[in-house]
Amino acid sequence: MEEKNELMCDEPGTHLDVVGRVRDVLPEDDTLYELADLFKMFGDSTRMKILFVLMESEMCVCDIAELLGISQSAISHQLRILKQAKLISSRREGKNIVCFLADDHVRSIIDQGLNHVLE
Amino acid sequence: MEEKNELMCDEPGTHLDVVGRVRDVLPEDDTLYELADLFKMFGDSTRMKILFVLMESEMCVCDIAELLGISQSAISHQLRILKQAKLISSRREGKNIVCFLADDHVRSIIDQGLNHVLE
DNA sequence: TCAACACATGAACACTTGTTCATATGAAAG
DNA sequence: CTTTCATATGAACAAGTGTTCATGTGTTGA
Repeated sequence: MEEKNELMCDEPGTHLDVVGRVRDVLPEDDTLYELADLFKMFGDSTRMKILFVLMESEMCVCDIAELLGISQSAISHQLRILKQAKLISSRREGKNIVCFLADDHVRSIIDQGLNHVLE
Repeated sequence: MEEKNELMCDEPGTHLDVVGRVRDVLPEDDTLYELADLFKMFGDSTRMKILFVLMESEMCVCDIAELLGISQSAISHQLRILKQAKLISSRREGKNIVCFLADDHVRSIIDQGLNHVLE
């Protein structure tokens, strides 16, 4: 049922079966996009820093900004993105908004990344 | 030893100790950038698809392109990026370049991401 | 040695992304 | 109620990113 495509190389006997099998096993496109969008959250150093901070302790916005030496506005914009991705949540506490990790997967994902980076 | 910064909110007794402790625990800046750069690799759907394919089987460039329905040039550019990140390697086999995962961490990182996406 | 194939690469372009700046909102203290 | 502090948000801009198109390199087989 495989058609010979112009892109495919000239090894039908060798490659067609593998290509077909892998195609059947690939996740849905929606899943792949979701996955890429998830990893995109970890792909910016500002967001990475915020997540690291929140792995240690919940913290209000201005303390995050001060601790990281990044403008309050920049932090706020990134917090918004992280909230939309449901990686963090927040609650009001007096004048402050206290942010915290919304999901324990964050820790395990970052840990796997660290395993790689630290050899 | 903590100085009162203009960005910091007015809760010295409550927040200063936490901020200081977290600051001491944060990884080096270099590590954070490396980590963000690593996750950037997973943050594009084309690269995500390539990695998924290679998780199933090593495969030559044109088969990857055909299987994913993406132009050979686009695939080749992305493969180059993934090689620079040392996530994949390749060997020549006749006319073909066969690509394969260079690192088993790739699997565990993607798996952690999937755990999150699939609820 | 020449043509066909597999892959790589550079330039150009559109698109996305993150920051800054200015300003708005909203709770709280006086 | 007005001011002040903490945070959010919109517009504008610069920088980064991914694709396409055209072309180059390297390998194989005739």
